[in-house]
Amino acid sequence: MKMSDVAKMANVSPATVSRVLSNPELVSKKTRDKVLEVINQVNYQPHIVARQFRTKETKTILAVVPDITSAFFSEVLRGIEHTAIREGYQVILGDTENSVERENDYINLLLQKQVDGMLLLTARLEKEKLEELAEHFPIVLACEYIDGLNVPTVSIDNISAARKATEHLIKLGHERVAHICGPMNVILGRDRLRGFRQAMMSHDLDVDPSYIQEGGNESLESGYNQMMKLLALETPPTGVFVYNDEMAMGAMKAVKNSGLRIPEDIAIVGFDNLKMASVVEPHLTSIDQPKYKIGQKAMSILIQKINKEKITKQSFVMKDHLFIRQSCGGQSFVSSSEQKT
Amino acid sequence: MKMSDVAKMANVSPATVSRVLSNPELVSKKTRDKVLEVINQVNYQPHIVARQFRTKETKTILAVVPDITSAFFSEVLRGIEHTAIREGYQVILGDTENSVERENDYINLLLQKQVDGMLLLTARLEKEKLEELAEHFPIVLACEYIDGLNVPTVSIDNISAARKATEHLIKLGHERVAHICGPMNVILGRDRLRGFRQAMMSHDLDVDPSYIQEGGNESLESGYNQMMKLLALETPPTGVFVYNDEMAMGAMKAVKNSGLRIPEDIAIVGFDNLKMASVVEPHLTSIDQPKYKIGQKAMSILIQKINKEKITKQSFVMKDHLFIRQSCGGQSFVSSSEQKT
DNA sequence: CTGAAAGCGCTTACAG
DNA sequence: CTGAAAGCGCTTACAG
Repeated sequence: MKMSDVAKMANVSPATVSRVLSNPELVSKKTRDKVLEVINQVNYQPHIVARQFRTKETKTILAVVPDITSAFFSEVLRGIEHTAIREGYQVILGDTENSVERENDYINLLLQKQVDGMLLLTARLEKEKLEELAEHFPIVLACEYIDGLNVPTVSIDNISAARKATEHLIKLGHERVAHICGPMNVILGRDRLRGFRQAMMSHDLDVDPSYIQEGGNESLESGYNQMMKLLALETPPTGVFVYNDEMAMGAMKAVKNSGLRIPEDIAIVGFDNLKMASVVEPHLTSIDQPKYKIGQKAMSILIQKINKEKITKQSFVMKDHLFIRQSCGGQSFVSSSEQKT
Repeated sequence: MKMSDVAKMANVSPATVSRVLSNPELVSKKTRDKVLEVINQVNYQPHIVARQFRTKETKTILAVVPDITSAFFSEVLRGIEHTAIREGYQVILGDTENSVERENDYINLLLQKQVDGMLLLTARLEKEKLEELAEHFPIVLACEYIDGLNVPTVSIDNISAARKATEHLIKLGHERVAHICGPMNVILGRDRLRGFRQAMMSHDLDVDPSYIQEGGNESLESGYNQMMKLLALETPPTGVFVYNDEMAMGAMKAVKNSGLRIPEDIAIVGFDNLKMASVVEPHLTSIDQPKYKIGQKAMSILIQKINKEKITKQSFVMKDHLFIRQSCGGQSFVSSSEQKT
């Protein structure tokens, strides 16, 4: 059943059927009702690919994530999808599994006009390549970013958030503070390390090189292994800021397996504020990112770009919060980076 | 840049360019090389939507999940996506957020020919509707299913797995065994309850009605609340089989918050064997589903259906395993439903 | 308010 | 092995 069949049955032209579907206000009520009746009667479904082909719009966007199994991204994706649906867009999900090649592959969907725009939740491509691409196609970055990149980006200030997390430990009296790093080939890993260093320096605390555990991926296991190394030191740290909650939970497991207590022997701060952070024992103190909002914001900016609206700002910095729970032994209150606006 | 431009530059017809791209063996090596050179030189990208329109194939399938934030589904999705990519298909993800209406909405993608097939990881539609739909479009169910449905389905045997989980508690000497149910409007919730009842009955154990906690969703919070109700009973159970790991972790939290010990005061078994099951304290004994394999299998069957191959079986039952950890106090070994084949 | 006609960029049956 | 031509099912500028 195609549009011309419906047209025949309703004694109108295909053009009129098309208008009833896409611009009903252009058609008289009488004609419109007649056409709609036929459409309902035969349960006509327009061939959307034909429409996409004709209009050069797919009403579909691609969201590329580095790891679909991460609890962090699923929240961001919800924000993206809700906004997309409200605006009449569908979302295709691309999982790179942390591979730059796969990230590159997904760009073909743009080049081949299979999607109207792309949301990158991972940004490991070269800056120049990405900028060049963004001149021709609607692209928005979120969560991850590239320094000085001239492409709209939605994220939190990872450096200051990491500084805040580290300072929380310092303020509780810890002087031997360590950092379990994220991947150093990802900017978030470098930023959070930098924030850690800044906090230590501004409080005149030395950073023992062995207190910085690099290497490994973002997994539970990696957090476990790196914490084991810290515990094996002659003078282990008393406080540890961990790259993210997933690794922090691995680190907690290492501490407990070693017969030590959290926070009495080792205090731990995480990052991302996953749901699990308030399930593990003791509940994990963590930096919260407004995951859902980041998704929403990134999607709305992408739609603006698709509609060729001018974007004034290129960098959208969202608020983070330190959720203080029991893993550092601090009292229970919420500190925030919020500037009241 | 379109195909006819490339054709002109290479002094061939558009048909030849098309053949070079889709059926290179039909073109002489000389012509082929000439065309490929032009393609590379101008970096030509075919307009895929035009191809989809022309061939009536989108090479895209839709995977519908009830909850994208669930750690369980992301593993299944990986299995789906890896198989899809290997076979030249893309995957669109549809998140219903447990709403039947949203599940219904995604069916439009099929009706409108936007996807070649659909993988349902949730199945809350009416049986008749789904069967009717499956007559006209390639559809495969996975994880969830509908009793007696004549549509290919990949899952584990939830009833026997639930029985096995419950029997594990019984064999450890528990007589007051309770079940924290999943949602009763989902077949998995009903099946696991049934398995629980079967185990109790076949060991001549009474099931106190108050030991069956129904109601609530599949969340951590719901697991917490239902366990609190069990603990408030005059004679609380000593062992609890919980619908899934997420709820089980909520239930564990309730036990600990009440000052009781796991497994000494309350033993707990979960379901799904999430990664977090071996992170929480104590590590959670749980039924493992072969998530990745389920995804792989479901996707290969779907591709067979798309290719109009005959499917002999309609029901594909995968093996589950009981992973015994510390939350029941049993010793550490793996029991399996595996029939050596 | 409505219709006739062109055309989006490919693929493929047909002819040579 | 290659080309000319038709056609996939819509939308939209144009004319009336």
